[in-house]
Amino acid sequence: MPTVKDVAELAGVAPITVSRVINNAEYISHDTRQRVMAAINQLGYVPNKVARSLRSKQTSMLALVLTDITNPFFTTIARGVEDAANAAGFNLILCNTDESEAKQDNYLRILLERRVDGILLVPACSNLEPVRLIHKMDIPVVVLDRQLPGRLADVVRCDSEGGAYQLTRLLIQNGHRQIAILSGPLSVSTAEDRVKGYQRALKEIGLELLDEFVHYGEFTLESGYQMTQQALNAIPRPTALLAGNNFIAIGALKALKDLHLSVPEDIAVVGFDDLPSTIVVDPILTAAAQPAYEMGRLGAELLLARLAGTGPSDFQEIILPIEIIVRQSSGSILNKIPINQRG
Amino acid sequence: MPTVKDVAELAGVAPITVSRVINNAEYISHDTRQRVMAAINQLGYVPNKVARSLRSKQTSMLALVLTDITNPFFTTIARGVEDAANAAGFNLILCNTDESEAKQDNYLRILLERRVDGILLVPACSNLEPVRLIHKMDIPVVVLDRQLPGRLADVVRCDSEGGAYQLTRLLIQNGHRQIAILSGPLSVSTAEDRVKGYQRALKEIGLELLDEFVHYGEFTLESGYQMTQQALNAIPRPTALLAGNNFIAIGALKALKDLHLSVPEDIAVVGFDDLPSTIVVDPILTAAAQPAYEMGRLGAELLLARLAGTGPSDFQEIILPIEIIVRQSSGSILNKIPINQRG
DNA sequence: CTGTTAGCGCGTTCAT
DNA sequence: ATGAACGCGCTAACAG
Repeated sequence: MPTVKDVAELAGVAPITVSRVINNAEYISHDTRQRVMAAINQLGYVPNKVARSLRSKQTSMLALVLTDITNPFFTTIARGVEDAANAAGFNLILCNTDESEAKQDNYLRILLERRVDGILLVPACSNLEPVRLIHKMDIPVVVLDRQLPGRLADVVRCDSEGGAYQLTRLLIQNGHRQIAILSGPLSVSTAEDRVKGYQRALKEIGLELLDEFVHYGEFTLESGYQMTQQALNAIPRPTALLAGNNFIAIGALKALKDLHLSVPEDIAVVGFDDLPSTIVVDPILTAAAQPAYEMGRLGAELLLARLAGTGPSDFQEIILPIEIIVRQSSGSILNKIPINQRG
Repeated sequence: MPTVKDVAELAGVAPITVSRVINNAEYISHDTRQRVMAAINQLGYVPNKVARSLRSKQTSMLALVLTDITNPFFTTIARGVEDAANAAGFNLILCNTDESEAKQDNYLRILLERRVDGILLVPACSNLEPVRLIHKMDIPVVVLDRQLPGRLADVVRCDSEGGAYQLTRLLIQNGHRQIAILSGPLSVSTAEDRVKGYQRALKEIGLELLDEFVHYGEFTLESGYQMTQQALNAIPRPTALLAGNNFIAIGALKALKDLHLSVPEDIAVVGFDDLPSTIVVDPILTAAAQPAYEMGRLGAELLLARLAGTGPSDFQEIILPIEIIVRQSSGSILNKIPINQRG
């Protein structure tokens, strides 16, 4: 594999001159530039970015640490991050943590070793230690999707509390009073925030907050399925379910289907995260849609701004709005009341 | 940021000794190791992988170049690749080409500069040049999902021709004779192979191959939607559609829905790629499911074996089987014939 | 078991 | 407009 030295010899110049040509430096005579370019082409020289990174102390690499790229929500975030990174001449390292703190710690360690210029992190838990560590190494972090205690990094996330509040309000307006929420792990801020928003809506109209209506599980299909089975055991039985994310919602719908309960006739379902329109033919789920692509893109741009030194001086918390998309699954309970009995 | 030198000074040893401790070399006295470890912890030393890579000439990085991570099929491949890479201590750079040859070339160039140890490539087109270039730089490539002319790299793909053949056979068995295929770009091998498999099945039972039943487009929802509209203009009108990938299938189903045609009553639909069960509540599409995760994992493992020098001597072409999953959408045309008229 | 020397490929610094 | 010397942080090769 040829190096600057080889190119320099062939072109009859010093290595530094080759370096200058590559980096489009000024003050290179047309003639030498031609000769160097010719030598580069002749040898098939490809500059070594590793050496360059060692020297310049920047790798032009960002890392995206998330829980599972298999979730369309995170996939979309990843796409937003990649587009922004690529546009700025940065590459992206992808890391799946599976919500495991151990895997996350392991990855973060590796990323520090690799001297990535910045990290976009969807934290697997609310533990601040990892971020503190990165911070100490002077590598900027942007936290995506979830909150973290303290304020050691920028955060770009959505208004989970508000979204859950609105979803719950919608159910209430549709006549529901027994509403159960199927949320994620307590250690994850979005799971907590969504329960808070749900409770705020209930309190607002004076409804009692029943513990047996609040379920914490995992952000998975299986957990959604199980939580649904449990939720239906409550007395009184809930007439509506609020799913904490897309997988939980799918799990809930599958469980209800297996129990031969129709949505929304027998029970209403609403959930967080809208699935991309590319993968659903006939969406029925009323959902709180988060601007995932924007979140990824904005997060990456904020990170890049920090690297460029053009970022804001203090840490930002950017909270993106959630859009409620109303479909059949939240159907009104009022429909079930015979017309002649309606108020 | 402390370096080996700093650690060495603090521990009162030579830098190389620190290096040896880090790399778990043998022949280090327990005492020295303790002192070095203490110094490392005290300084918060994190080895610099960039410098290490420059010296050792390996980056422990793989790259995954695919068309769009937003497609669940590729997402699943990516997950398989990442798991295998991570298990072997490698990291993964993610690159979306959007089926653009220019973007692909640009990325490949960057990956060469970065001296990634190996590349997993879902080629945007059948042009061999890029692969030839990588090959010349002595960076091993594993081509995923699609074929490429020549034999300059390992290939891990699925039996597209066979899958399309089976899907078409199924439609034929269900009584269909006017079957249209909505495929991807002609420049992509899977699009071509699927048309071939479809044609083989038709020929086998002596059906005429009608050009107006064969549509080439893009592997996108929009293209699937448009091709469906066109396909329905053919005379005779097709009674069944074979979609070349998941997005095309969704587009077809949406188009049919907008035309108020029921599947499978008015028209049958089958397609390539099954959507992950995590994102579909009630799958109806009869599909040729490709083992995407396995493809990614096997591809990465083959690549890693090459890097370890334990790979096979000649280039492999691993063709994974496709599983036909029969659901409602391929419903039998025979159902439409009144019972008393059946044979 | 530990240290010395040197060099991976490039770009900063200073000189001409 | 071009070049020489040096060092980024680490480790292979060779001593001892």
